[in-house]
Amino acid sequence: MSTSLTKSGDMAAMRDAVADPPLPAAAAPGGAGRNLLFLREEELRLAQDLLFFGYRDFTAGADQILAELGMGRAHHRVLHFVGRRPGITVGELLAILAITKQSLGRVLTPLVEEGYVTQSAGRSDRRQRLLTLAPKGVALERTLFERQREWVMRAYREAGPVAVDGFRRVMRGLMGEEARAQLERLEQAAPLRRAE
Amino acid sequence: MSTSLTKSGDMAAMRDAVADPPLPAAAAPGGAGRNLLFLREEELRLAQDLLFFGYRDFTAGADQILAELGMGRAHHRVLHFVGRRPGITVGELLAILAITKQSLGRVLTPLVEEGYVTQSAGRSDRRQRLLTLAPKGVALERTLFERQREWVMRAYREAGPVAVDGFRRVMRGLMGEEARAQLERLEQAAPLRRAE
DNA sequence: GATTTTATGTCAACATCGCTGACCAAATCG
DNA sequence: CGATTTGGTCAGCGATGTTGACATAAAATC
Repeated sequence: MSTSLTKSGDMAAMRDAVADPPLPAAAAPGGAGRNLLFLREEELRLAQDLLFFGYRDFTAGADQILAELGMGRAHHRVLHFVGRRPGITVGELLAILAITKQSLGRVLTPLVEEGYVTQSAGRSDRRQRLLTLAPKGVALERTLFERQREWVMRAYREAGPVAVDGFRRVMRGLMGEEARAQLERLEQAAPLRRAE
Repeated sequence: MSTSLTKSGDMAAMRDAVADPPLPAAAAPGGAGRNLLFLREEELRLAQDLLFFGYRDFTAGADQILAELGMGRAHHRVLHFVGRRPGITVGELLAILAITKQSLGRVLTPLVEEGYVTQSAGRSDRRQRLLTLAPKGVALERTLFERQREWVMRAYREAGPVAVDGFRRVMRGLMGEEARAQLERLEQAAPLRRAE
Protein backbone atom coordinates (compact mmCIF):
# COMPACT_ATOMS: atom_id res chain seq x y z
CA MET A 1 0.00 0.00 0.00
CA SER A 2 1.60 3.23 -1.11
CA THR A 3 -0.35 5.52 1.12
CA SER A 4 2.51 7.08 3.02
CA LEU A 5 2.58 10.06 0.74
CA THR A 6 1.96 12.87 3.13
CA LYS A 7 2.11 13.81 6.71
CA SER A 8 0.21 11.40 8.87
CA GLY A 9 -0.66 14.07 11.35
CA ASP A 10 -3.96 14.59 9.61
CA MET A 11 -5.19 11.16 10.35
CA ALA A 12 -5.60 11.37 14.07
CA ALA A 13 -7.88 14.32 13.67
CA MET A 14 -9.62 12.79 10.72
CA ARG A 15 -10.58 9.69 12.60
CA ASP A 16 -12.38 11.79 15.12
CA ALA A 17 -14.27 14.15 12.88
CA VAL A 18 -15.06 11.75 10.09
CA ALA A 19 -16.45 9.07 12.32
CA ASP A 20 -20.18 9.58 12.41
CA PRO A 21 -21.15 6.15 13.72
CA PRO A 22 -19.97 5.29 17.19
CA LEU A 23 -18.38 2.11 15.95
CA PRO A 24 -14.63 1.83 16.32
CA ALA A 25 -12.57 1.56 13.22
CA ALA A 26 -12.22 -1.97 11.99
CA ALA A 27 -8.82 -3.49 12.27
CA ALA A 28 -6.68 -3.14 9.23
CA PRO A 29 -5.71 -6.33 7.47
CA GLY A 30 -2.17 -7.52 7.79
CA GLY A 31 -1.59 -7.12 11.49
CA ALA A 32 -0.26 -3.66 12.41
CA GLY A 33 -3.18 -2.29 14.37
CA ARG A 34 -1.35 0.97 14.06
CA ASN A 35 -2.97 1.62 10.72
CA LEU A 36 -5.01 4.74 11.32
CA LEU A 37 -5.28 5.26 7.59
CA PHE A 38 -8.04 2.74 7.34
CA LEU A 39 -11.11 4.22 5.77
CA ARG A 40 -13.98 2.32 7.18
CA GLU A 41 -16.32 0.39 5.04
CA GLU A 42 -19.42 2.47 5.52
CA GLU A 43 -17.56 5.68 4.89
CA LEU A 44 -16.58 4.58 1.44
CA ARG A 45 -19.95 3.04 0.67
CA LEU A 46 -21.44 6.40 1.44
CA ALA A 47 -18.92 8.17 -0.76
CA GLN A 48 -19.77 5.82 -3.60
CA ASP A 49 -23.46 6.48 -3.21
CA LEU A 50 -23.00 10.22 -2.96
CA LEU A 51 -20.87 10.41 -6.06
CA PHE A 52 -23.21 8.23 -8.07
CA PHE A 53 -26.43 10.00 -7.13
CA GLY A 54 -24.89 13.44 -6.94
CA TYR A 55 -23.15 13.36 -10.27
CA ARG A 56 -26.13 11.88 -12.00
CA ASP A 57 -28.51 14.52 -10.71
CA PHE A 58 -26.01 17.30 -11.27
CA THR A 59 -25.91 16.49 -14.98
CA ALA A 60 -29.60 15.70 -15.35
CA GLY A 61 -30.76 19.26 -15.95
CA ALA A 62 -28.28 19.99 -18.70
CA ASP A 63 -28.82 16.57 -20.25
CA GLN A 64 -32.48 17.36 -20.63
CA ILE A 65 -31.82 20.57 -22.53
CA LEU A 66 -29.22 18.89 -24.69
CA ALA A 67 -31.53 16.03 -25.56
CA GLU A 68 -34.04 18.46 -27.02
CA LEU A 69 -31.35 19.65 -29.38
CA GLY A 70 -30.26 16.16 -30.31
CA MET A 71 -27.05 16.52 -28.36
CA GLY A 72 -25.47 14.72 -25.46
CA ARG A 73 -23.16 15.32 -22.59
CA ALA A 74 -20.13 15.13 -24.84
CA HIS A 75 -21.33 18.19 -26.71
CA HIS A 76 -21.70 20.04 -23.46
CA ARG A 77 -18.16 19.22 -22.46
CA VAL A 78 -16.82 20.65 -25.68
CA LEU A 79 -18.88 23.80 -25.30
CA HIS A 80 -17.78 24.11 -21.71
CA PHE A 81 -14.07 23.77 -22.25
CA VAL A 82 -13.98 25.78 -25.45
CA GLY A 83 -15.85 28.49 -23.61
CA ARG A 84 -13.42 28.23 -20.76
CA ARG A 85 -10.40 28.52 -23.02
CA PRO A 86 -11.28 30.34 -26.21
CA GLY A 87 -8.77 29.61 -28.95
CA ILE A 88 -7.95 26.20 -27.52
CA THR A 89 -6.41 23.77 -29.98
CA VAL A 90 -7.89 20.41 -30.81
CA GLY A 91 -4.91 18.75 -29.20
CA GLU A 92 -5.37 20.58 -25.93
CA LEU A 93 -9.04 19.75 -25.90
CA LEU A 94 -8.24 16.10 -26.46
CA ALA A 95 -5.83 16.18 -23.55
CA ILE A 96 -8.41 17.71 -21.24
CA LEU A 97 -11.22 15.38 -22.20
CA ALA A 98 -8.93 12.36 -22.35
CA ILE A 99 -10.81 10.82 -25.22
CA THR A 100 -9.74 9.80 -28.68
CA LYS A 101 -9.59 12.05 -31.70
CA GLN A 102 -12.37 10.04 -33.27
CA SER A 103 -14.69 10.45 -30.32
CA LEU A 104 -14.08 14.16 -30.22
CA GLY A 105 -14.57 14.51 -33.94
CA ARG A 106 -17.97 12.96 -33.74
CA VAL A 107 -19.25 15.78 -31.57
CA LEU A 108 -16.95 18.61 -32.63
CA THR A 109 -17.60 18.33 -36.37
CA PRO A 110 -21.37 18.71 -36.00
CA LEU A 111 -20.89 21.58 -33.55
CA VAL A 112 -18.79 23.38 -36.14
CA GLU A 113 -21.12 22.56 -39.00
CA GLU A 114 -24.14 23.78 -37.10
CA GLY A 115 -22.48 27.02 -36.13
CA TYR A 116 -21.87 26.51 -32.42
CA VAL A 117 -18.08 26.50 -32.67
CA THR A 118 -15.78 28.32 -35.04
CA GLN A 119 -12.37 27.17 -36.20
CA SER A 120 -9.47 29.37 -37.20
CA ALA A 121 -5.93 28.57 -38.21
CA GLY A 122 -3.26 29.16 -35.59
CA ARG A 123 -1.15 32.23 -36.27
CA SER A 124 2.17 30.67 -35.36
CA ASP A 125 1.25 27.15 -36.42
CA ARG A 126 -1.24 27.05 -39.21
CA ARG A 127 -1.89 23.36 -38.79
CA GLN A 128 -3.76 24.12 -35.62
CA ARG A 129 -7.48 24.77 -35.62
CA LEU A 130 -8.13 27.16 -32.82
CA LEU A 131 -11.59 26.60 -31.41
CA THR A 132 -13.87 29.37 -30.23
CA LEU A 133 -17.54 29.53 -29.37
CA ALA A 134 -19.69 31.21 -31.99
CA PRO A 135 -22.53 33.39 -30.68
CA LYS A 136 -24.86 30.43 -31.05
CA GLY A 137 -22.47 28.35 -28.98
CA VAL A 138 -22.12 31.03 -26.34
CA ALA A 139 -25.87 31.15 -26.03
CA LEU A 140 -26.30 27.42 -25.64
CA GLU A 141 -23.45 27.11 -23.20
CA ARG A 142 -24.99 29.94 -21.25
CA THR A 143 -28.32 28.14 -21.06
CA LEU A 144 -26.71 24.96 -19.84
CA PHE A 145 -24.60 26.94 -17.44
CA GLU A 146 -27.58 28.68 -15.90
CA ARG A 147 -29.41 25.43 -15.41
CA GLN A 148 -26.52 23.95 -13.51
CA ARG A 149 -25.82 27.15 -11.66
CA GLU A 150 -29.23 27.05 -10.08
CA TRP A 151 -28.81 23.46 -9.10
CA VAL A 152 -25.36 23.89 -7.62
CA MET A 153 -26.38 27.09 -5.94
CA ARG A 154 -29.10 25.23 -4.10
CA ALA A 155 -26.64 22.64 -2.89
CA TYR A 156 -24.09 25.26 -1.88
CA ARG A 157 -26.67 27.29 -0.01
CA GLU A 158 -27.95 24.28 1.87
CA ALA A 159 -24.47 23.14 2.77
CA GLY A 160 -22.92 26.46 3.71
CA PRO A 161 -19.61 28.09 2.85
CA VAL A 162 -17.40 25.87 4.97
CA ALA A 163 -18.87 22.78 3.37
CA VAL A 164 -18.32 24.23 -0.08
CA ASP A 165 -14.68 24.67 0.63
CA GLY A 166 -14.48 21.10 1.87
CA PHE A 167 -16.29 19.86 -1.18
CA ARG A 168 -13.74 21.53 -3.39
CA ARG A 169 -10.84 20.10 -1.48
CA VAL A 170 -12.14 16.55 -1.65
CA MET A 171 -13.09 16.74 -5.31
CA ARG A 172 -9.64 18.03 -6.07
CA GLY A 173 -8.24 15.08 -4.18
CA LEU A 174 -10.29 12.68 -6.24
CA MET A 175 -8.58 13.93 -9.36
CA GLY A 176 -5.48 12.28 -10.73
CA GLU A 177 -2.25 14.04 -11.40
CA GLU A 178 -3.10 14.71 -14.99
CA ALA A 179 -6.46 16.22 -14.19
CA ARG A 180 -4.98 18.42 -11.48
CA ALA A 181 -2.55 19.85 -13.97
CA GLN A 182 -5.35 20.46 -16.44
CA LEU A 183 -7.43 22.17 -13.80
CA GLU A 184 -4.56 24.40 -12.81
CA ARG A 185 -4.20 25.56 -16.36
CA LEU A 186 -7.91 26.23 -16.56
CA GLU A 187 -7.92 28.25 -13.37
CA GLN A 188 -4.94 30.16 -14.61
CA ALA A 189 -6.96 31.32 -17.56
CA ALA A 190 -9.88 32.25 -15.36
CA PRO A 191 -8.96 32.47 -11.70
CA LEU A 192 -11.36 32.18 -8.81
CA ARG A 193 -10.60 34.50 -5.96
CA ARG A 194 -9.97 32.44 -2.89
CA ALA A 195 -9.43 33.29 0.72
CA GLU A 196 -6.80 30.66 1.17
CA MET B 1 -17.96 42.91 -4.80
CA SER B 2 -16.92 42.58 -8.40
CA THR B 3 -15.25 39.80 -10.21
CA SER B 4 -12.25 40.19 -12.42
CA LEU B 5 -13.62 38.21 -15.27
CA THR B 6 -12.28 39.20 -18.60
CA LYS B 7 -13.25 36.43 -20.95
CA SER B 8 -16.46 35.70 -22.81
CA GLY B 9 -17.85 38.84 -21.33
CA ASP B 10 -21.54 38.18 -21.07
CA MET B 11 -22.49 40.98 -18.79
CA ALA B 12 -26.15 40.14 -18.79
CA ALA B 13 -25.35 36.78 -17.34
CA MET B 14 -22.98 38.20 -14.81
CA ARG B 15 -25.57 40.61 -13.62
CA ASP B 16 -27.86 37.68 -13.20
CA ALA B 17 -25.29 35.71 -11.29
CA VAL B 18 -24.81 38.57 -8.88
CA ALA B 19 -28.50 39.08 -8.31
CA ASP B 20 -29.91 39.89 -4.94
CA PRO B 21 -30.04 37.19 -2.32
CA PRO B 22 -33.48 35.66 -2.24
CA LEU B 23 -33.21 34.81 1.41
CA PRO B 24 -32.23 36.88 4.40
CA ALA B 25 -31.23 33.82 6.38
CA ALA B 26 -27.84 33.98 4.75
CA ALA B 27 -26.42 31.60 7.30
CA ALA B 28 -24.00 33.80 9.17
CA PRO B 29 -22.31 35.82 6.46
CA GLY B 30 -19.49 36.32 8.89
CA GLY B 31 -16.66 33.87 9.17
CA ALA B 32 -15.37 33.47 5.68
CA GLY B 33 -17.35 36.54 4.77
CA ARG B 34 -18.41 35.07 1.49
CA ASN B 35 -22.06 35.05 0.72
CA LEU B 36 -22.82 31.84 -1.06
CA LEU B 37 -26.11 33.10 -2.25
CA PHE B 38 -24.08 34.84 -4.90
CA LEU B 39 -22.83 31.91 -6.84
CA ARG B 40 -20.54 33.66 -9.17
CA GLU B 41 -19.63 32.55 -12.60
CA GLU B 42 -16.21 31.22 -11.78
CA GLU B 43 -17.47 29.37 -8.77
CA LEU B 44 -19.78 27.31 -10.89
CA ARG B 45 -17.22 26.84 -13.63
CA LEU B 46 -14.93 25.42 -11.01
CA ALA B 47 -17.66 23.15 -9.68
CA GLN B 48 -18.28 21.86 -13.19
CA ASP B 49 -14.61 21.14 -13.69
CA LEU B 50 -14.23 19.49 -10.32
CA LEU B 51 -17.20 17.23 -10.83
CA PHE B 52 -16.12 16.24 -14.31
CA PHE B 53 -12.50 15.49 -13.49
CA GLY B 54 -13.20 14.14 -10.03
CA TYR B 55 -15.93 11.74 -10.99
CA ARG B 56 -14.03 10.51 -13.99
CA ASP B 57 -10.91 9.75 -12.03
CA PHE B 58 -12.87 8.30 -9.13
CA THR B 59 -14.35 5.68 -11.42
CA ALA B 60 -11.23 5.10 -13.48
CA GLY B 61 -9.67 2.51 -11.19
CA ALA B 62 -12.73 0.32 -10.97
CA ASP B 63 -13.40 0.70 -14.68
CA GLN B 64 -9.99 -0.72 -15.42
CA ILE B 65 -10.61 -3.84 -13.35
CA LEU B 66 -14.05 -4.26 -14.86
CA ALA B 67 -12.75 -3.93 -18.40
CA GLU B 68 -10.43 -6.88 -17.85
CA LEU B 69 -13.48 -8.96 -17.03
CA GLY B 70 -15.45 -7.70 -19.98
CA MET B 71 -17.72 -5.68 -17.74
CA GLY B 72 -18.58 -2.03 -17.42
CA ARG B 73 -19.65 0.48 -14.88
CA ALA B 74 -23.23 -0.72 -15.02
CA HIS B 75 -22.13 -4.10 -13.71
CA HIS B 76 -20.35 -2.41 -10.85
CA ARG B 77 -23.46 -0.50 -9.91
CA VAL B 78 -25.48 -3.67 -9.71
CA LEU B 79 -22.82 -5.38 -7.61
CA HIS B 80 -22.60 -2.33 -5.39
CA PHE B 81 -26.28 -1.92 -4.67
CA VAL B 82 -27.02 -5.62 -4.40
CA GLY B 83 -24.16 -5.84 -1.94
CA ARG B 84 -25.52 -2.87 -0.08
CA ARG B 85 -29.01 -4.32 0.17
CA PRO B 86 -28.90 -8.11 -0.02
CA GLY B 87 -32.24 -9.52 -0.98
CA ILE B 88 -33.19 -6.42 -2.94
CA THR B 89 -35.90 -6.93 -5.53
CA VAL B 90 -35.47 -6.16 -9.19
CA GLY B 91 -38.01 -3.39 -8.88
CA GLU B 92 -36.18 -1.69 -6.06
CA LEU B 93 -32.93 -1.93 -7.95
CA LEU B 94 -34.55 -0.36 -10.97
CA ALA B 95 -35.81 2.49 -8.81
CA ILE B 96 -32.37 3.14 -7.38
CA LEU B 97 -30.53 3.01 -10.68
CA ALA B 98 -33.29 4.88 -12.49
CA ILE B 99 -32.82 2.92 -15.69
CA THR B 100 -35.14 0.74 -17.69
CA LYS B 101 -35.80 -2.91 -17.13
CA GLN B 102 -34.11 -3.71 -20.41
CA SER B 103 -30.96 -1.84 -19.52
CA LEU B 104 -30.78 -3.57 -16.19
CA GLY B 105 -31.45 -6.95 -17.73
CA ARG B 106 -28.52 -6.61 -20.05
CA VAL B 107 -26.11 -6.50 -17.13
CA LEU B 108 -28.05 -8.44 -14.52
CA THR B 109 -28.73 -11.52 -16.62
CA PRO B 110 -25.05 -12.13 -17.40
CA LEU B 111 -24.12 -11.47 -13.77
CA VAL B 112 -26.56 -14.18 -12.71
CA GLU B 113 -25.51 -16.57 -15.45
CA GLU B 114 -21.85 -16.19 -14.59
CA GLY B 115 -22.44 -16.75 -10.92
CA TYR B 116 -21.88 -13.29 -9.49
CA VAL B 117 -25.44 -12.77 -8.35
CA THR B 118 -28.00 -15.27 -7.11
CA GLN B 119 -31.74 -15.02 -7.41
CA SER B 120 -34.33 -16.42 -5.06
CA ALA B 121 -38.08 -16.20 -5.01
CA GLY B 122 -39.58 -13.81 -2.49
CA ARG B 123 -41.14 -15.54 0.53
CA SER B 124 -44.26 -13.39 0.65
CA ASP B 125 -44.45 -12.65 -3.06
CA ARG B 126 -43.03 -15.39 -5.19
CA ARG B 127 -43.00 -13.25 -8.29
CA GLN B 128 -40.12 -11.32 -6.85
CA ARG B 129 -36.55 -12.34 -7.55
CA LEU B 130 -34.56 -11.38 -4.52
CA LEU B 131 -31.02 -10.56 -5.53
CA THR B 132 -27.98 -11.45 -3.48
CA LEU B 133 -24.27 -11.50 -4.18
CA ALA B 134 -22.84 -14.96 -4.66
CA PRO B 135 -19.35 -15.53 -3.23
CA LYS B 136 -17.89 -14.75 -6.63
CA GLY B 137 -19.84 -11.49 -6.66
CA VAL B 138 -18.77 -10.62 -3.14
CA ALA B 139 -15.16 -11.14 -4.15
CA LEU B 140 -15.38 -8.95 -7.23
CA GLU B 141 -17.27 -6.23 -5.45
CA ARG B 142 -14.64 -6.37 -2.75
CA THR B 143 -11.87 -5.90 -5.27
CA LEU B 144 -13.58 -2.92 -6.83
CA PHE B 145 -14.34 -1.57 -3.41
CA GLU B 146 -10.75 -1.74 -2.28
CA ARG B 147 -9.52 0.02 -5.37
CA GLN B 148 -11.87 2.91 -4.80
CA ARG B 149 -11.28 2.89 -1.08
CA GLU B 150 -7.61 3.64 -1.57
CA TRP B 151 -8.39 6.40 -3.99
CA VAL B 152 -11.00 8.06 -1.82
CA MET B 153 -8.86 7.62 1.25
CA ARG B 154 -6.10 9.60 -0.41
CA ALA B 155 -8.50 12.41 -1.21
CA TYR B 156 -9.97 12.38 2.30
CA ARG B 157 -6.58 12.43 3.92
CA GLU B 158 -5.36 15.29 1.78
CA ALA B 159 -8.51 17.29 2.39
CA GLY B 160 -8.94 16.67 6.09
CA PRO B 161 -11.94 15.75 8.23
CA VAL B 162 -13.74 19.05 8.06
CA ALA B 163 -13.53 19.02 4.29
CA VAL B 164 -14.89 15.48 4.19
CA ASP B 165 -17.94 16.57 6.09
CA GLY B 166 -18.42 19.48 3.72
CA PHE B 167 -18.00 17.23 0.73
CA ARG B 168 -20.77 15.02 1.98
CA ARG B 169 -23.10 17.92 2.61
CA VAL B 170 -22.62 19.36 -0.86
CA MET B 171 -22.93 16.04 -2.64
CA ARG B 172 -26.13 15.40 -0.77
CA GLY B 173 -27.34 18.79 -1.90
CA LEU B 174 -26.59 17.94 -5.50
CA MET B 175 -28.97 15.01 -5.26
CA GLY B 176 -32.61 15.31 -6.22
CA GLU B 177 -35.48 14.45 -3.96
CA GLU B 178 -35.76 10.95 -5.30
CA ALA B 179 -32.10 10.20 -4.82
CA ARG B 180 -32.14 11.57 -1.30
CA ALA B 181 -34.94 9.23 -0.40
CA GLN B 182 -33.07 6.31 -1.94
CA LEU B 183 -29.94 7.20 -0.04
CA GLU B 184 -31.83 7.40 3.21
CA ARG B 185 -33.16 3.92 2.69
CA LEU B 186 -29.69 2.65 1.88
CA GLU B 187 -28.17 4.15 4.97
CA GLN B 188 -30.96 2.71 7.01
CA ALA B 189 -30.36 -0.81 5.83
CA ALA B 190 -26.62 -0.45 5.66
CA PRO B 191 -24.99 -3.86 5.87
CA LEU B 192 -22.41 -3.67 8.58
CA ARG B 193 -19.92 -6.10 7.25
CA ARG B 194 -16.58 -5.98 8.90
CA ALA B 195 -12.94 -6.83 8.50
CA GLU B 196 -11.57 -8.65 5.55
C1' DG C 1 15.58 20.48 -50.72
C1' DA C 2 14.25 16.11 -49.06
C1' DT C 3 12.70 13.67 -45.13
C1' DT C 4 10.43 13.17 -40.90
C1' DT C 5 7.44 14.59 -37.40
C1' DT C 6 3.32 16.84 -35.82
C1' DA C 7 -1.63 18.36 -35.91
C1' DT C 8 -5.75 17.23 -37.59
C1' DG C 9 -9.31 14.69 -39.99
C1' DT C 10 -11.66 10.54 -41.54
C1' DC C 11 -13.30 5.73 -42.65
C1' DA C 12 -14.56 1.22 -40.82
C1' DA C 13 -15.69 -1.67 -37.18
C1' DC C 14 -16.87 -2.59 -32.49
C1' DA C 15 -18.56 -2.35 -27.37
C1' DT C 16 -21.14 -0.35 -23.50
C1' DC C 17 -25.17 1.28 -21.87
C1' DG C 18 -28.86 4.18 -22.16
C1' DC C 19 -33.76 4.32 -24.69
C1' DT C 20 -38.73 2.82 -26.77
C1' DG C 21 -42.23 -0.46 -28.10
C1' DA C 22 -44.19 -4.85 -28.01
C1' DC C 23 -45.23 -8.92 -25.99
C1' DC C 24 -45.19 -12.88 -22.60
C1' DA C 25 -45.56 -15.60 -18.15
C1' DA C 26 -46.38 -16.16 -13.43
C1' DA C 27 -48.25 -14.66 -9.17
C1' DT C 28 -51.08 -11.75 -6.58
C1' DC C 29 -55.18 -9.14 -5.67
C1' DG C 30 -59.99 -7.72 -5.73
C1' DC D 1 -62.46 -15.10 -12.48
C1' DG D 2 -60.38 -11.01 -14.31
C1' DA D 3 -57.12 -7.23 -13.57
C1' DT D 4 -52.84 -5.80 -11.89
C1' DT D 5 -48.21 -6.38 -10.60
C1' DT D 6 -43.50 -8.30 -11.17
C1' DG D 7 -40.22 -9.73 -14.01
C1' DG D 8 -38.22 -11.24 -18.49
C1' DT D 9 -37.27 -10.86 -23.37
C1' DC D 10 -36.94 -9.65 -28.43
C1' DA D 11 -36.02 -6.11 -31.89
C1' DG D 12 -34.18 -1.90 -32.93
C1' DC D 13 -32.15 2.72 -32.11
C1' DG D 14 -28.83 6.33 -30.37
C1' DA D 15 -24.89 8.44 -27.86
C1' DT D 16 -20.29 7.87 -26.68
C1' DG D 17 -16.40 5.55 -25.92
C1' DT D 18 -12.64 2.25 -28.26
C1' DT D 19 -8.73 0.56 -32.05
C1' DG D 20 -6.52 0.53 -36.40
C1' DA D 21 -5.39 2.38 -40.69
C1' DC D 22 -4.81 6.02 -43.65
C1' DA D 23 -4.68 11.06 -45.63
C1' DT D 24 -3.19 15.83 -45.73
C1' DA D 25 -0.92 19.94 -44.67
C1' DA D 26 2.38 22.40 -42.17
C1' DA D 27 6.32 22.47 -39.39
C1' DA D 28 10.73 20.83 -38.03
C1' DT D 29 14.90 18.65 -39.03
C1' DC D 30 18.70 16.70 -41.47
